[in-house]
Amino acid sequence: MAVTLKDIAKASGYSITTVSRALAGYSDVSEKTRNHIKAIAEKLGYQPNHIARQLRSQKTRTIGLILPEAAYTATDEFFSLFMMGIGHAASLYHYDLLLGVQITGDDEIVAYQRMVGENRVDGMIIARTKHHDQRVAYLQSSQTPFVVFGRLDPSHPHNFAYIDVDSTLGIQCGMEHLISLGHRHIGLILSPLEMVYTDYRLQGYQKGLTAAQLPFREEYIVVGDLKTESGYALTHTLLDSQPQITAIVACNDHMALGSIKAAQERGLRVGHDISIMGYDDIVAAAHAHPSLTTIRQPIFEIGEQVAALLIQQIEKLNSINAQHTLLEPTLVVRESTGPCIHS
Amino acid sequence: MAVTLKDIAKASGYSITTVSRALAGYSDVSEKTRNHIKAIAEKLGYQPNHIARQLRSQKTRTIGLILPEAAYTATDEFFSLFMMGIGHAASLYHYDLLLGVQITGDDEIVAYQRMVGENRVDGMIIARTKHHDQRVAYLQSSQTPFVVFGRLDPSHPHNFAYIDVDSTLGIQCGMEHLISLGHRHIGLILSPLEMVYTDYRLQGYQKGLTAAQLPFREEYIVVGDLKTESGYALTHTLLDSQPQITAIVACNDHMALGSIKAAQERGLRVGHDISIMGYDDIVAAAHAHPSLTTIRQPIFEIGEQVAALLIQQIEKLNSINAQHTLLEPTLVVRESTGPCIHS
DNA sequence: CTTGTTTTCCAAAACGTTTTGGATTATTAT
DNA sequence: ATAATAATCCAAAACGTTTTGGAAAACAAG
Repeated sequence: MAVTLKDIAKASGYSITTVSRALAGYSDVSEKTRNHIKAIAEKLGYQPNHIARQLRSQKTRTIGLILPEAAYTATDEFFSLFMMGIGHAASLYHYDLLLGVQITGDDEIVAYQRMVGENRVDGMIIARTKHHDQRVAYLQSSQTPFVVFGRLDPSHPHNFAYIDVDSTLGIQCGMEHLISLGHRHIGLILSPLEMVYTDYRLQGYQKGLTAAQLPFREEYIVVGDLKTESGYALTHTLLDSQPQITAIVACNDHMALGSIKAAQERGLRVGHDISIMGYDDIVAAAHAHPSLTTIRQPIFEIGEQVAALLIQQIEKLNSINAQHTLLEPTLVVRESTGPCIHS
Repeated sequence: MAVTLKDIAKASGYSITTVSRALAGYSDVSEKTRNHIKAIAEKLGYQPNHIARQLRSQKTRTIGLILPEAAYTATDEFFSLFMMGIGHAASLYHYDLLLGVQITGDDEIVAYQRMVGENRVDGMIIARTKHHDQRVAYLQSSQTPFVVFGRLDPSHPHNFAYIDVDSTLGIQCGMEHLISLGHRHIGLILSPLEMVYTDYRLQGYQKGLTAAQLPFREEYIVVGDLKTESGYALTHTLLDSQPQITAIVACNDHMALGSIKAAQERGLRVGHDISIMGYDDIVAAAHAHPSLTTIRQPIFEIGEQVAALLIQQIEKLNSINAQHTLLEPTLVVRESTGPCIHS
């Protein structure tokens, strides 16, 4: 059986209270007894029972993260890195990370209710915001501390803490890069419309066009589902109907890789006859042939920051609890983009 | 404030005991009162306090997994998938997954003591066993249920549950494939020697040679650190000193990708002038140029199985608590291996 | 009308900790 | 020596649940 305060109390002759206070470092226990008690605790191999502590203190020192179903049906580098960043920061603050997964068929919010409502965690982290995100609404109504990676529509009030990467800027940089290479007809393979970041990326596309005084053509835009196959199929669709396109921006690397495959099937030399860029800089991007020009977001570090922010909020260390941070992504130029041969 | 049994008791006029037993479905409470109590619980939005339950029942319904430092300094598909498999199975059993990370500088075992000794979890999962694995020894001494993905040296007693992939068989299949393509001089880039699976893979290499009556040459073997750079450097080393080598087996895909790069730098056409194969089938393997022949292990499914096994062990559902499962990996043939041009 | 049985309920203890509000003893000041 | 102060200590309550071991009420059998 595990050693408890009671055992130490019995072994030392002091009360449970004194043992507790001795180990906790209170000043109302003499150095002599403290050392005595500490020695016995050490000898017996005492380790505090975290559950009892949680119950008494009404704090779990645990933060929660729910993995959406999509994250584990597909290999998802994003969630993997994000989670590791969170775990790393959490452990520096001596917090635990409780991981939930969304079960097929369950309402998304069920997993959150389990974590929050049943007192498993002190706060939650959410990512990949959707329009009218249920999770934000639920967490706000339940008064649970939470930090978001991502934003809502600009029209919603952002009275909560978030960290986001400026994906408008990211796509805009990519557009500048392509335009500077001479491309004038640039296709866009969007991420699903329910994702909030899709809006911001579309904005980046538009801003990029506007800055170069190029017209916005709706027919250059298609909507994908983030998977390789989708990028592959949509590239064929796009190039079939709009053959004048010389460059394609995909909203994630997986779709960009599919896009490369489609272009190559059409006999196009990617990086020469057509330029393709992705978003995320996954591991495979560097190993693709040609290697993929893309936009990198420091996901691990964002995870760390999000966790740190949440813990500060839980412990009320920062008075502002609706802190907003917007990070800049970086353009990684590789071989899949090159000068426009038609210019 | 959260609604407790006390609140329901007060609101319904029954005692806390009866409320508890009504909600738990005991037969010693009449249907009428049960319905009454359930209605009130529903109305008040009662959710049981998991911490109090844990304390009272002395069970956490939580399993723990510690990510080694290496897993988050490098993007690690293995741990990501493994963890998601675990999380998925755990949630089907209504268990939680608590994630720890090993902090730089801390002894490996500290994170385990925290989880187990401080009662955070009912059982642990460990992976990537090393020789004389401290973790196995600790968990056995602390009487904690645990399941291992991987084995120890064959010489050690395996009086604990594990699931492993037969990597001897995996490498052996790879060797057969290469030998059937005519290769006679096959280099091996090993994983670090402290990893137990390295032994099994080396055995597969030897078995493959023996089966084809080829001599074992120590000078065809080099030891890498699993990173791309290491595969790159060691391939140069190997081909500098043993130019007769026409095929290389790397113990993971990252090293194999480095190996491809090195070979290409030497003007070799991978898949023609030289054959290279990896192990793991990471996402990038399919996107490499040439695409990488490799050995696939169903990591997500293994995670699921390991978790299910652990939970059964925790709940003493299976009498045998040292169940052993050895799964077969599958060879995925792609472009990086081809007929030996020297044969 | 007893007696025995079944149904329905509940007070109290327990899980291991922290905190509250003193109580006791030792020390210092007068 | 006495009063005031400081230094140590501790009993009891609390966190929210489950379980134990009955008690009371309702019902059935004799």
